[in-house]
Amino acid sequence: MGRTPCCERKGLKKGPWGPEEDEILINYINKHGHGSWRSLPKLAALWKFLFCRVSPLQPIKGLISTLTGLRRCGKSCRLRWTNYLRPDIKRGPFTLDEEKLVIQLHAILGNRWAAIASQLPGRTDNEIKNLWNTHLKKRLLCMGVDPLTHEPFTSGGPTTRPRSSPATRHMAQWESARLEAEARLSKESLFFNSPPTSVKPDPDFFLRLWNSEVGESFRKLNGEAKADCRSPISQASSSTKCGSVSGVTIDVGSIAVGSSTPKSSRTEDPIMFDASFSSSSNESEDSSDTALQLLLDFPINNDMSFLEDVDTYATR
DNA sequence: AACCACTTCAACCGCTTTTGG
DNA sequence: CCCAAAAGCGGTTGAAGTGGT
Repeated sequence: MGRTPCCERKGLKKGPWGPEEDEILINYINKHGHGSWRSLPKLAALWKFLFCRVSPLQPIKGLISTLTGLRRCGKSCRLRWTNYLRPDIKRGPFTLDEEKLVIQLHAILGNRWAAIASQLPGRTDNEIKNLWNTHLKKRLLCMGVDPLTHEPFTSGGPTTRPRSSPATRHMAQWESARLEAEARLSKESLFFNSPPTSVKPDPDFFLRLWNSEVGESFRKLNGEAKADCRSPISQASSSTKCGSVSGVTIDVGSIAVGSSTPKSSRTEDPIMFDASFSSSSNESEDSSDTALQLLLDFPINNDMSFLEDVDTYATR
């Protein structure tokens, strides 16, 4: 009943891939493309047997390859190729810029690893997922930020850090800037031809937003700003703004923009934004600038020292 | 040196979405 | 339009590596 598993054949190999298997897969895909993943293992082994003879013993070795070389299901082949063997994959540790980008994108997209990965050339969804689960999530927790919602813990969180550390403030600021930009884009019909009142972003809306001029300007300005770049940890006692951004709805002109978020944990995100900076249409430009300015109030120029600080805290 | 606890990450599992007949 | 197969995706697992005692 139901769908047949992708690899019903018994005796298919599992576990780590060997160099021989990698070689077969790479050679085959480079020559033919992957086509159908399901039939690839058989075709690849056969192809190697028929055309890749490099020594007098090849007929025998080829036969062995055919029998034992790629006893993998297509799914396993696809995973191996997309996560490890693809030539455009960037190996090595994540840079601070990449980590920062992952955090920002996660705040927007939630656990949509593939969507996040599409914004980081050479990185795979699996890699980003691992980075998040092993490093970034813990860091946010240590900072008193809920990794699911990117909101500060209200009480009883894992730390006694002040509720509105600058880093968490940034999350709220980014969120407000995001919604501000969303409202602005909606008004300008940048992405939607439908009437503004029926605006209902699709799941990739924020990704497009991120790639739009507005998102671009966020990133550029974030990279250019220099002044007042204090470590959020050292700023922990500074005044808070994020308390004022939650719990209120936003109404930009005639456009009601709720917390419309893509399918993710964020759908239960209670954050709605204060209309105070965008309640009337003729204020929208100013408020956008304000939101942008707020966004800039975050560690920049690769200053992720606060993350390292958190690591230090965590190891104590 | 041996043991244990913890971390990392490649790979698997199972569910959802897309595609094609 | 329906259904099955294939592909895609996110969550989870477990072996290998590392650090501490």
